[in-house]
Amino acid sequence: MSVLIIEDNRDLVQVLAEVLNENGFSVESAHTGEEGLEKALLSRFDCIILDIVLPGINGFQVVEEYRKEDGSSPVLILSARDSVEDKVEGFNRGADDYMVKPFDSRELIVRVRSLIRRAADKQSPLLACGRLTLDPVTRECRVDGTFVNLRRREFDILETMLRHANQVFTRERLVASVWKKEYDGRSNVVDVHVKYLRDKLRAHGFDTAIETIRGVGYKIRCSEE
Amino acid sequence: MSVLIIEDNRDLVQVLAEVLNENGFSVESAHTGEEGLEKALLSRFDCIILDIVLPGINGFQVVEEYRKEDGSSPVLILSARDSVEDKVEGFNRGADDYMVKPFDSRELIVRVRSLIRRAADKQSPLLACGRLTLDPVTRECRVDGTFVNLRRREFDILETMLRHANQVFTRERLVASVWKKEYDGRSNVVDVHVKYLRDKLRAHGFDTAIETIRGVGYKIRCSEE
DNA sequence: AGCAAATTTCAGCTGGATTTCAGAAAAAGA
DNA sequence: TCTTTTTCTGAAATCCAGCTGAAATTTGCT
Repeated sequence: MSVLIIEDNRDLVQVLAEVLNENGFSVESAHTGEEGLEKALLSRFDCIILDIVLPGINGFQVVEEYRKEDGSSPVLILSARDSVEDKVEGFNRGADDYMVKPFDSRELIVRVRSLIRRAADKQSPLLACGRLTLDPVTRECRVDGTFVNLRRREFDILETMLRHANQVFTRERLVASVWKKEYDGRSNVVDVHVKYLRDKLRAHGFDTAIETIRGVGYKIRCSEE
Repeated sequence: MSVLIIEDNRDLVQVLAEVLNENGFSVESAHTGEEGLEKALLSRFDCIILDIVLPGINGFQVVEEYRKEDGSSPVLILSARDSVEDKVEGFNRGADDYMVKPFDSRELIVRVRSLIRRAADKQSPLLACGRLTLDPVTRECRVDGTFVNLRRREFDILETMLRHANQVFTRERLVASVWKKEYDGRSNVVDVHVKYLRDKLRAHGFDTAIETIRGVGYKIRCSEE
């Protein structure tokens, strides 16, 4: 269980880290909004603890941007400000819980656990779609258990589509999530990699999974019909 | 969005119900632990608000039993007891949030919303009209649950009309919203696609939905008799 | 640097999607 | 009923989004 602490007060980070470590969490920390946002988006944490008052962009902006970029980990705001307005704003920007400093460490732990428990319900570590299976951690892709060797782009495309199976992905959205840049509009990189992906999957007898929605984008079909 | 309130103080239930109603929730209530548990298990609520001190079995037992019976809706405990021990116990029994009375109604609302947002994360909002159903995220159209394959223009027309059911759409407005350009005036593209749409829907036994308003445009009729 | 693998660009091609068009049908008014 | 206006419809014409093979470029390694 990994936790990211975004908090500029290093003493507090120290205390938090100790408490969390004692309870079996591994902790990473960031001391500015930008740094925190970057770390949060770079690798997945089971929970993010976030201060509001930060140098640079503040905590509210961090959650908001994080959600915009499709970050899905639960976010707990830890703030000295206890006004209802602040709480409301926090939740509205996309936070999942709000605790006021000073806080009781036992309560913090159970709240963090609760958030993780909820989030874990929905997210199995293994992505799957029928006979296809994708492990984001080891980056292995299998059909019927036999390994399919995918290149980086192929894997990333498949992963993002599998994370939201049945949803239609525009090329813009895919480029944003896989390449982390703006979509050119004239380029057909996405098309090409989708073709490669299809070829490889077809070689393993897994057709028809990736549908093209003409004029819109692609989607991976999982389930009925 | 439906909420179940389990709380023995009827005045408080009244207040809660009002606040929630104002914010677009439908509310049901139970006044004992047993009754609440039964209701919670009988039909699905988007969120459950639970008091600790109840006649009969108490709130802690309610969550615990509810979880044991595989109830999955988020549970927010609302209690006058503010000790950390109580909070810890609440979370450990399976609650997802804990608020102390007296509470601020705005905070309650955002917390409930946040819980529901997390829980309902995956399923996308559906546009519907009787037996017809349209999912803008997966771009799937169904009649009575069976899939109807629509082309881009057909889907987009149906989507924009469904977003404002019972409103009349001029060809100008449809072209603007679907084609994102000016309406030619001499062209009958809209008419043609509306025909295709009708054909496909009729093939699935869904007639009469799209009406033509002579001299003006089209509208989709979606009344609840 | 030198090489191989991965990624991206490019241009031609194809077939389904879209649009146009003209005549038939329907509605409205006299 | 006849006329005019508007909509519907079938078929044909056009278009354009996406597929593909190959070449060009970049990346990563030794």
